Amino acid sequence: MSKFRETAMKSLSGDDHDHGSCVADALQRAEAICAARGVRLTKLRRHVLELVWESGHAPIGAYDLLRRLDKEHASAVPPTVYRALDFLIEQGLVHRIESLNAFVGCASPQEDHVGQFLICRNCGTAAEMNDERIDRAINKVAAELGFVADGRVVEVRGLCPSCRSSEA
Amino acid sequence: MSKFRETAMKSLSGDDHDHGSCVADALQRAEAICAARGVRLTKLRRHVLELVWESGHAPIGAYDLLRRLDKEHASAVPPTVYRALDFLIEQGLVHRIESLNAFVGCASPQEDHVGQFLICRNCGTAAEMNDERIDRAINKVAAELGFVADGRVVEVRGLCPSCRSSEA
DNA sequence: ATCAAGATGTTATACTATAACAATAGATCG
DNA sequence: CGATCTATTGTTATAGTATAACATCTTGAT
Repeated sequence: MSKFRETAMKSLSGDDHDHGSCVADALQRAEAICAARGVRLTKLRRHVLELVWESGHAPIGAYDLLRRLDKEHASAVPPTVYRALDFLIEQGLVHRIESLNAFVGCASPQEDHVGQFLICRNCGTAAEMNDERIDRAINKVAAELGFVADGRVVEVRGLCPSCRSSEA
Repeated sequence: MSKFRETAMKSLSGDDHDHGSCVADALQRAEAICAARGVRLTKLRRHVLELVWESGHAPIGAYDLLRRLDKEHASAVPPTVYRALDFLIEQGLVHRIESLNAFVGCASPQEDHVGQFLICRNCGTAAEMNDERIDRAINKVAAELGFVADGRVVEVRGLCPSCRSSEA
C-alpha cells in the first residue's frame, strides 16, 4: 500500500495512533525539508505548524490558531498567522481546505501533489487521499473539454470508518 | 454528447452564445421546477437568480449580488441575498464555488448532481463537468478507505480553450 | 376571517482575510 | 567588524464574507 493511503487510513482510524509522535515527526520532516531548500522555518512558523498538527487531523481555522498562538506570543494578530500559513502552504507543509476556510498539516510534504481530502462530518478529520486515479479522471475530462488544468480542489464530505461504526 | 458536456463547452467557448436567451432559459426552467415542486420562486429569489445568471458564466459573490440587487430593491441587506441563495442552492438552481466564495447558476438543475467545475483563471468562467467518471473515481477511492461519501467539492482551476488560444 | 407557516425586513455582530507601512533580525560582502 | 540589503515580523486599520435573533408581513389553508 502506498504511503498516502497508509497515512489517510491512519488519520481516519480514530485515536489508535500516537498523535504526539505524529506531530513530532511532522515537525522534524518540516525542519529537514526547509533546511534542504534553504528556506527558514522560523520559531513563529514552526509554532504555527505545530499548532496546526496539534489540532489532530482536523482542519483548524486561522483565528483558532491565533487564539492558541498568543498564549506564548503576545503580539500575534491576524497577519501574523496568515503570513506563517502562507509560508507553510507554499512549502507544501500545510493544505488549505477551501470548503472549511481551515488548514491542515500535509501528510506527505516531500511529494509534489495537490490535496484531495476526505472530511468526516462527524469527527472533523480530514484525510488525504492523493490518489492518481482521481487526478487522471479529472485531467481526462478537462482535456476533453480543451481545458488546461493546473490547480485542483477535491474535498469529499462524509463519514469516516470509525464514526460510521460508532453511529451504526 | 451529453447535455452536461454541451453546456460546459458552450460556457467555455467564449461569447459565441446568446447569453440573453441563456438567462431567459434558466429562469424559465427555474419557474417550471419550482412550480412542479410546490416551492415558491418569489420575486426576490427570481431576481437574485437572474443576477447570478447575468454575471455570465462567471461566479459572483454575495456582496456583488447585493450591490446589483439594491438598485431595484432598496431594503436589500446581506441576509436578503444569503437567504435567497440558500433557497436557490437547496433547489439545485445555483451552486456555490467554495474556492471563490461565489455563486454560479446551475447548468442542469433537473438532474441531481454535485457540481464539478472547471474555472478559468483568465476569464473567470466556471463550466460544469458533472462527469460520472470523476464521481466514480472518487467513490471508489473513498470506499477503499471505508469512507462513505456524500458531499463532494471538485473545482479545477486552469485555462479555458478560448483564453488558451488568445494567450498563445 | 383566522390561523399557521413561510418569506422578508431589520439590526447587530461574528468570522475570515489583506493592505500598507514601520521596525527588527539575519545574511552577505567589503 | 560594520555597512547594507533582504526577509521576517510588528502594528494599525480596514475589506470582505456570513449568520444570529427577532420583528413584520404575505400567503395559503381551513
